[in-house]
Amino acid sequence: MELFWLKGYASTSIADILSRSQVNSGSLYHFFPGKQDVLLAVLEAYRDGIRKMLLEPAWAGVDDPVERVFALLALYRRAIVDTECTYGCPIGSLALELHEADPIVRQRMAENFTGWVDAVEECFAAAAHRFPAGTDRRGLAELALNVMEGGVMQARTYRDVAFFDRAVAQYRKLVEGLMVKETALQGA
Amino acid sequence: MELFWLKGYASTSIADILSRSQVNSGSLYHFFPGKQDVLLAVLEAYRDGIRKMLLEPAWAGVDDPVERVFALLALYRRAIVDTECTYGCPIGSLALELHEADPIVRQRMAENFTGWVDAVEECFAAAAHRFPAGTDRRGLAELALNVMEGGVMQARTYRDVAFFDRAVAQYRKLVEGLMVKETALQGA
DNA sequence: GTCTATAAAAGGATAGAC
DNA sequence: GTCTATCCTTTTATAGAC
Repeated sequence: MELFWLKGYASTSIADILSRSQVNSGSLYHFFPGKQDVLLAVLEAYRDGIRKMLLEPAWAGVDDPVERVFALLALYRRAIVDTECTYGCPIGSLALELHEADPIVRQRMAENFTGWVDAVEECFAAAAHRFPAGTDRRGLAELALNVMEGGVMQARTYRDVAFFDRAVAQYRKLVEGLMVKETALQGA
Repeated sequence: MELFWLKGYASTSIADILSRSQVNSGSLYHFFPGKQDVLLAVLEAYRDGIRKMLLEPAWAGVDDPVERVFALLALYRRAIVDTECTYGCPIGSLALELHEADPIVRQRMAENFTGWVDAVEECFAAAAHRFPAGTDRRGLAELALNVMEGGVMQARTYRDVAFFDRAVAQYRKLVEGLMVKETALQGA
């Protein structure tokens, strides 16, 4: 997971994996038919670990469902800062690196995106009363993913977290704009 | 350009470049010290060609500055459909593939993003009177890039252009929401 | 299941004639 | 400037003893 995250798939050699994991060639190939199967296992680990690895850390001490969306984005901000703006989303980077990905690999990446978007959509669903009826919660959640991925991409390319911050600020304006309308209706 | 776009940087071999361009090893290395220098030339070609290759085709017959933003996004939609949802933004893909990119490479990628965002910001600037004073036009333009990159990423991963469409629809709602407010003020 | 050694291919880059 | 031939390294994967 660490090597594919830090170096990408193609630039991570089997030799890298062996030395990093202190495992010998024979042992690795005993469990994994080939390199792609290691990738699949990594993608499955991300998919199955989204709650423990991502959501629980992000949402510790945050109860408001809408703020949980921004707490999740804030976790990525922390990652960007902690890595001195070299952070890349492991799934997004793989999704754009692998140009002729095996269908099974694409499906695992899609499952990761879906799990992420599901979690955000559930936040909006839990705050449904604060949004106008008919609000496209799925679209809003997918946009959160795009804001995160795009913000991470720009922050890393420019080595400046401000690009991520502006992306989130725009998104917050959109979300709060929707909520304000509802508040106005409630006030009326 | 074609090979890095279709296969990415690491997965494009010098041999690929030689056979695709019908050039011999000696000739290529006569002009380019190494593979990275070919990449730099490609990034410079994108950067210098943004108007002729991207904006002019996108904006043919579109005069309204705000609609030009969406016409640009529509060009990406066309690329997604034409490639049966395998399209990837050449710059975005490289930006996420190259994890330890040379500073000069990162700078060329950043220049590409900046050129793109500049063009979108100029559209909003040309329609400044339709937006509230103090509107963050730069942030809005950067968000357009994130919407495009994220939408392309999702459309390719899911092999479904609807993910791109929903991203653009959300963005249009945001932009038109801002404009509506201004209209309301003008009406008052 | 794990170990070392190595096969077999592909990679970037260079040499030196023309 | 272009050509062919090739060097040297790295790569994924396998063999076969333990």
